[in-house]
Amino acid sequence: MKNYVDILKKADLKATLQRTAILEIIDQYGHIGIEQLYQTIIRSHATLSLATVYKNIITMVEKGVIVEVAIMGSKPQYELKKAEHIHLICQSCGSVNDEMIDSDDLKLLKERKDFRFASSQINLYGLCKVCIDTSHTKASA
Amino acid sequence: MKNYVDILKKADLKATLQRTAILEIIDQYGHIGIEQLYQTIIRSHATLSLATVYKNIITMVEKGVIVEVAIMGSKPQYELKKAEHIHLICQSCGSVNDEMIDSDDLKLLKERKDFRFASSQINLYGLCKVCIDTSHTKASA
DNA sequence: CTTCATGCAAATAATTTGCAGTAAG
DNA sequence: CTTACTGCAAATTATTTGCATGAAG
Repeated sequence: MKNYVDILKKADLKATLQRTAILEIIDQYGHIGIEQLYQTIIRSHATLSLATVYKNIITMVEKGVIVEVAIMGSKPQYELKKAEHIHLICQSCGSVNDEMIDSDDLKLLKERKDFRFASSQINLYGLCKVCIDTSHTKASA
Repeated sequence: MKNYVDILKKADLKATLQRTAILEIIDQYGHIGIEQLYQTIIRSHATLSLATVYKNIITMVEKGVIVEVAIMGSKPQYELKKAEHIHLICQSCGSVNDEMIDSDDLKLLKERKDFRFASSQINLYGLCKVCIDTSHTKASA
């Protein structure tokens, strides 16, 4: 469990209860979309408004506290800013899992002339372990 | 210039004038979002409706004729289904450029247990050549 | 012919905004 | 105190849907 107040202050943002709650939930889920984030947060903070969620997502992305993960075929999700990694996205259940990579692996990919690299987003789409197993079970049942 | 009628028929879709027009523009632009696609298309096909654009984008994605490119910080764009490549996305001007890659390069990335790989989407964010040069010009002016 | 696609208008969903009241530093 | 944040409601934008008409195979 991270110190969300600290994270916010380092980003020059006031550490409001709403923001720490949002960060806490994003951290718990790993990745989450706006609507699910909102539905989750109002269980513990009943008065927190959807507009506040939107506004904070925008400012926290701007300040680099969180990162928007663009996903083919669905709405974006948000994650805490963290070490470089790729996403394994299940096209059956929608789960998103992080996978660490050796940052040297992609050095050649990033070092290119005529483009000043800033960041990358690498998504692999397919079936997660659970869904592979589930489909086997169904098929053989 | 490709044979869009053929592409559509192979995908079991009727080759309507609207669909070929949409494919032609996507092909010309390389990547394009819904709104720009619509604005462009009505110059030559004044009566083509936005609803038709939406419906066709959805069905052509389903049939694998086109691919949705999810982009951090903006609406998705669409491209023709083509050989594996990565995207160089300029965070200043928004341009999206394809870059071919050796498919062996990423073999280790894709071959992982506990995940059945289907497809990947690799985006590099940064500054394109034009915007690098432009910022130099401004800075030294 | 028969089936599927189009266009319109209306419905719904998603996101943004303005502003008065509150809380953080 | 002062500035920035929140919550509400309203506005705007984006996307989807139903249905009558029209075109493709």
